[in-house]
Amino acid sequence: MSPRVARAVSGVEGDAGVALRAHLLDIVEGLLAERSVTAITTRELARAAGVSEGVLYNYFADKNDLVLTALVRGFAELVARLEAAAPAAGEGTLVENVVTLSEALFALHVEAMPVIGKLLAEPSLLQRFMKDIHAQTQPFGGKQIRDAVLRYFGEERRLGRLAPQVDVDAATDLLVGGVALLAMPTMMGAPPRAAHKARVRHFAKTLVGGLT
Amino acid sequence: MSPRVARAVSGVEGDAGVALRAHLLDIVEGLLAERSVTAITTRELARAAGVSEGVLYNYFADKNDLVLTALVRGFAELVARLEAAAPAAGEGTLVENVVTLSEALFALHVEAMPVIGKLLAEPSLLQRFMKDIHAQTQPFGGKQIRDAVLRYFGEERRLGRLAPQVDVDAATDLLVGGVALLAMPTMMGAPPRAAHKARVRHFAKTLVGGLT
Amino acid sequence: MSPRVARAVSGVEGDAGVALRAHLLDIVEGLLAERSVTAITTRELARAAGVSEGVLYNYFADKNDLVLTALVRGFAELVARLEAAAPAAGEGTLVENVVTLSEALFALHVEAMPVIGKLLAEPSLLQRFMKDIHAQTQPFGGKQIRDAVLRYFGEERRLGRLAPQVDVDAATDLLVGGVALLAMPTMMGAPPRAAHKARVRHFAKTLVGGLT
Amino acid sequence: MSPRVARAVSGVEGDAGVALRAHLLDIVEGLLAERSVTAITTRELARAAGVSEGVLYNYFADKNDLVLTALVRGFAELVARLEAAAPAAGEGTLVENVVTLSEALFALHVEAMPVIGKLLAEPSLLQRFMKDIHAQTQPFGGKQIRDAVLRYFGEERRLGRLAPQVDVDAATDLLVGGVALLAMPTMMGAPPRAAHKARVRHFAKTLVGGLT
DNA sequence: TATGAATGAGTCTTCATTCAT
DNA sequence: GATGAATGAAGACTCATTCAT
Repeated sequence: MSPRVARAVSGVEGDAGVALRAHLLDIVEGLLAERSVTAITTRELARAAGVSEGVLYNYFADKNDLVLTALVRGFAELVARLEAAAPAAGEGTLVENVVTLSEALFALHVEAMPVIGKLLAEPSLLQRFMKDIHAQTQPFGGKQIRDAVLRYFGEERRLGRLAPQVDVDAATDLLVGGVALLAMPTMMGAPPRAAHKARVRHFAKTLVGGLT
Repeated sequence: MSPRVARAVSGVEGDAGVALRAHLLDIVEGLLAERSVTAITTRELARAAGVSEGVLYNYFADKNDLVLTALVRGFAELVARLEAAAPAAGEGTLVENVVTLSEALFALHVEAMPVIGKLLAEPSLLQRFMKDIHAQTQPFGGKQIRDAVLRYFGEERRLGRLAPQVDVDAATDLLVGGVALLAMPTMMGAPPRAAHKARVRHFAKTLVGGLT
Repeated sequence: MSPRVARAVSGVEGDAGVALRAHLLDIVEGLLAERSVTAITTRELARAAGVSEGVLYNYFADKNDLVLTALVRGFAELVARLEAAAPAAGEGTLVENVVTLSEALFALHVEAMPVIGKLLAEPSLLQRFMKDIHAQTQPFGGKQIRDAVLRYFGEERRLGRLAPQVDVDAATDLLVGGVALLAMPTMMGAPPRAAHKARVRHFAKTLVGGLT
Repeated sequence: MSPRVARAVSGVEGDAGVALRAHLLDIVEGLLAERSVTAITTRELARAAGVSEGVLYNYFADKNDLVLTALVRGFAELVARLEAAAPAAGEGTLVENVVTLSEALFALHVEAMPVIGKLLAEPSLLQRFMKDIHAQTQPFGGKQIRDAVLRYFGEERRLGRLAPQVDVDAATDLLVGGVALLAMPTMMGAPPRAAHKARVRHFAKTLVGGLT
């Protein structure tokens, strides 16, 4: 009845096709951590996945489709994690909350950087990625990331813990941007340094307290 | 007597070799404004430069070397422009100066974004670029950009116009990062919107005044 | 008990295997009417037939074997039809009979042309086709078609309605060839034009009457 | 000044590029005599031509362009040869002339058959070929071949050596078609048999004298 | 015996690099 | 030194065939 099952997923429970599709995405995700998109050849991919060269076309329209799907999937996971980690407005101190938010943002960016980098490489991919992510024009921090931060600041202002004249948009951009900047090095494969984590905390204080 | 001179620089004064080398860099810079690195073929490059395909190897190790050199050269120009535009500490008001600095940073990033994007695409290029720029790990804002901002804040603090406890490092990262974030869309070809320029000014105020 | 039956022939009477074999031939015949041999993929064939990709190998050696069998089968049908339509020697007038013969030949060729075309495309197929048709070397008009015409002329000569010195071989070739030529355009998908049918009649008269 | 010259044409006089282009066409023509179009791979072609795989793209848009050009070139040569061999109307006897014409036609078809066959295989090629040959719908005998015969018969009729009521169109089709039929076997690689050449002469007589 | 996913050899094409002129 | 055609190593993708279920 059922046709042959690929070696690579022969021992897996459930629908073999679903498993193989996921397996391919996993493998691509792994490869993307070290290679650029164009540097991943279908041959290497097949070898790494332990399957034949042709399978990829049984589950994806083409190589780009596979890569893009992996990228989107990975990005969605990261954003979900950020939303779960965002502090509740009105509880704890403002500084503590912003520190928490900054740290979550930093963790997110450290992981997202490689994804972003790959995307920027391939304009065609970027186009389709943006459509899927429906963040019109914000590769870094994407719309959803930015919105999570903006929401927190907005609520704090509504609760009166932030002065009414505070520009929450500007605050959001400063925080997200600053964190992104700090995370940049990891895009090049550098390990996130302890010093960076410390600096993230200073953001909160500087942003909350201002320069004057 | 003297060796043959390429058509494209036949009318130019001085050392023909130097002129051709510069000519190639100019052409590549132009092409990079519209294409990704891998999308520039040596054939197109030669045609655009009005020279033969082979010459490039007389002045550069390979295509990547040529592209990288163009990228580094372009980047250096941008940084020099920023340094010239940076306000003098101690003069004018703090907010005005930070606004000026922000605007200069924004202008810089809008121009630098395409360069950055190209770089991120090709990990191998990025590696070498960073080495040449000797900012070990900061693609955006590079070390030199960051230093220009850091220097300004440092001097203001030394002059007493910034409280001693102000974390100038954090302030620098917030500002540079926020501006970079705003400039992001232009990396994808979106035109810098007027709204963005306005938001840049809010950065200064928010950063100087703080959230509280 | 009995082995599994393919969906596509599940409701058919008699031997399921025989039915499936015939079904495959029918489908291929249909596809050949619109596609070239190489343009028919086993996947499309399977989909069109409503069966799996693998079954074909249970009834035929390979894809070529299936296609060839379909071609031979279709050709045999056409020839049978011609033999039924051939006029009886000795009855009616000579010109009328040759007109009838020409028209039958034309109808035959119009239908045969696509088949011929497919065959000419694939030398390997042609080789095997010729062997099966045991007309060693006559793709057009094949041996059997030619024989049907030759037989008619031969009998007319035996009956004295054709002069003894008439070269029936030459007459046969002229007629079959002329008709085939007129049918050629349909090999390329052009619809048989009314003008062609009219011209076919002129053949008979010109051939019977001669140029002088 | 001049760049490298391909091994295959290194000893040839004149423009190396022109020579290589012609060389490729020659090689393809040779391969077409034994293989179908799709059976000629770019790799084999390159090997047969003694050049690298890439050269073909320096002279032709793609493989199809190369093949088509070879086909058209070969066909044009054949037609030119026929036109040169066609007898002058009004001279010699009618039968002799038709014999001469038939023989020339036969020679033409024997050589053209393989070309035709290849063409029928690839609908896309056929389309473009027909456009180039501007014979709307006549693969065999093409418009130009048919016209050469038609012209001869037309002039003979004008000169009064053919009865006014003779249908020159029908006569042309019979002759061209009959010859084409006889030439068919060579499409399959069979050597043109002496018997065929003899039969060609009978065409002339049968056509000129008629059946009655 | 039917199924249909897996297989992988083979295809055309691109393009950075070389090198005879 | 300049030229630009030749080179040939990849690359993405197709598809007839196999085979575990």
